[in-house]
This record gives sequence, C-alpha cells and structure tokens, in this order.
Amino acid sequence: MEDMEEREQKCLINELLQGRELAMQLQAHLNLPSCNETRELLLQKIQASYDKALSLLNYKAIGTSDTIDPQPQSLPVRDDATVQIKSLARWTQQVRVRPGTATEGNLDDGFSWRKYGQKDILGAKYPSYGFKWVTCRGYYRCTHRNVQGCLATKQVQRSDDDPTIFDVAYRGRHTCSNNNQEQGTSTIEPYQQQQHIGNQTYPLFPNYLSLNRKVENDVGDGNLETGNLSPTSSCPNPMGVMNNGSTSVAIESEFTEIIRAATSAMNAPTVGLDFPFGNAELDPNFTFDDHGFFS
DNA sequence: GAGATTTGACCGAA
DNA sequence: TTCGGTCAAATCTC
Repeated sequence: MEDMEEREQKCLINELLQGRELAMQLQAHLNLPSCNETRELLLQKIQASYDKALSLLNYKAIGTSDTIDPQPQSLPVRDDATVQIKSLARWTQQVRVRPGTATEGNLDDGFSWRKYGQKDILGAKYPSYGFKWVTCRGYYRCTHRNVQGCLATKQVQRSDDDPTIFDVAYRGRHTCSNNNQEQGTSTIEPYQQQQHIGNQTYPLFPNYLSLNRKVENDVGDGNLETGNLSPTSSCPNPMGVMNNGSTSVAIESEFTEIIRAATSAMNAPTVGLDFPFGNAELDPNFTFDDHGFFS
C-alpha cells in the first residue's frame, strides 16, 4: 500500500519537475525570436504536465471520499420541473479547445441539447489587449425533456481566464435514452480536458485527459458520464473563424496528440481570433499590437 | 412544416 | 434594484 503511495508521489514529483523544466524552457524561448509554435508547444506540455500531476492528486482524493450517488432523481412533473432541476446535482467542467476553433458549437458530448436561452453575464475580466468582455452564457436543456422528462441542463460560457476554455455547468442527470454517448461518438478530440470534484481534479473519462469537473451540489445526482458540449449550440462566431467541428481534449501522456492538435491549429488560416461568447467593445485607448498575433 | 435558435420579457432570489 | 435563469414568440434552417 505504501509502495503505491510512494510511487504516486514520485510520479507526482516527476510531473511537477517536468512542468518546472518546461516552464524554464518557455521562459528561455520568450527571450528568443523563436517561433510561436515552439512556445505554444511548450505551453501545452506544461499544461499537460500539471494536469497529470493534479490527476494523480485526485485519484487519491477519490479513493477516500464518498462516492456520488449515481441514482437519478425521480422523473419530474412538468409544473415543478424548475424546482427539481435546482435541487439536482450541479457540477462544472472546463473544456479546452484549440485556438481558432473555440466555439461552443463545435463541442459535442454525445447528448442532444436544445438551447433555450442566452444571457450576458457581468463580471468578465478585461483582457490586457484592450477588449472589454461581456461574457455570454448559453442555456441548454435536453432535447428530450418534453418527451421523456429528462431534466438535464447545462450552461456554457467562456472562461474568464482563458478564451480557449469553456466552462460547462451541468445540472441533473440524463434520464432519456436518446443519447448517443457510446465511446467514440463524441466529436471531442484528444487535446486537453480537465475535471474537478470540489477542489480536486481527476480524470473522469478514461479516454480524456483532464476534464475539469467541479461538483457544486452534492445532492448525489452526478451525471458522471456526461462530458460535453452541444453539437447544436450556437453562440455566433463573429470573427468567422474556421471551425473544424471538433473540441480539443487531451489524452493523458499523449503528447504526440497534443503536438498534432497544436500543429493543426497552427496551420489553420486563422488562429485564436474568435470571440464566440463575448461582445467585445473596443477600448478607446486600445492600440492593436499584432506582434505575434498572426504569426 | 418541424424543429432549432434567437432574443426580449418575465420572475424569483439576493 | 440587480442579476441569473427561464419562457415564449419570432425567426431561421433544413
């Protein structure tokens, strides 16, 4: 037993050391006229390394914490569906997408979602490059809600910290049978995925690296198999960025996949210029610095 | 025409 | 009063 812990600890330290090493490399590259590709790769390796470290930590946490009751709530009566939904488990996930493909519309978790609303959310940060963000949150519910009484809902919004990350808040478990979530049906590609439970992180899906999941309500309705974003979602992509229809999700330790994804992103005609969720207002004092922006 | 999306309005909680 | 969440009519897409 202790051997296992020791091994995990070594693994953890290894990952952290690797992350530090990569960070130092990145720092060195920052002072050189090296291409953005190299920096991007290093950045992604660092992220993957830390994701892995966090995952290791969370495997331990799972082993000692109470498991989430997978039983769904009883089927809703239409009139108090809203009340029931509010009492359902709520958790969040973060999904990183490739720069340039960052639209909620190209994310797919295998379930059918129907958008029923969209709101501008206050409190978004003001990026240093001069745009003022008004975060836009999309509201989705299961397409089969009326037919099968499925109460699952989700809210999708772009992360304040990283425009390539979507925060997806799920509520309720899918009780419908019309999902196509068998393995391999998701359009999410291996790239990077994170998941948290509470302040812990661990890989929920064996085929995804780090899907960020944070349970905010421990009622016990963890729809743990849900991992995704809607194929039908539709926040507009004002910049008209190329959309290859896939969400980037990282498989643990598969740097080759990361590299491939990063490379394909780099080869895209446009990179990282979409603002699908925000109404960006130009700062009057904003001066556009395109250094490295189109490289 | 059916189903999905958009968007302004409404409602409840803080 | 403000803001988040939902509703529902209008519009769009296939």
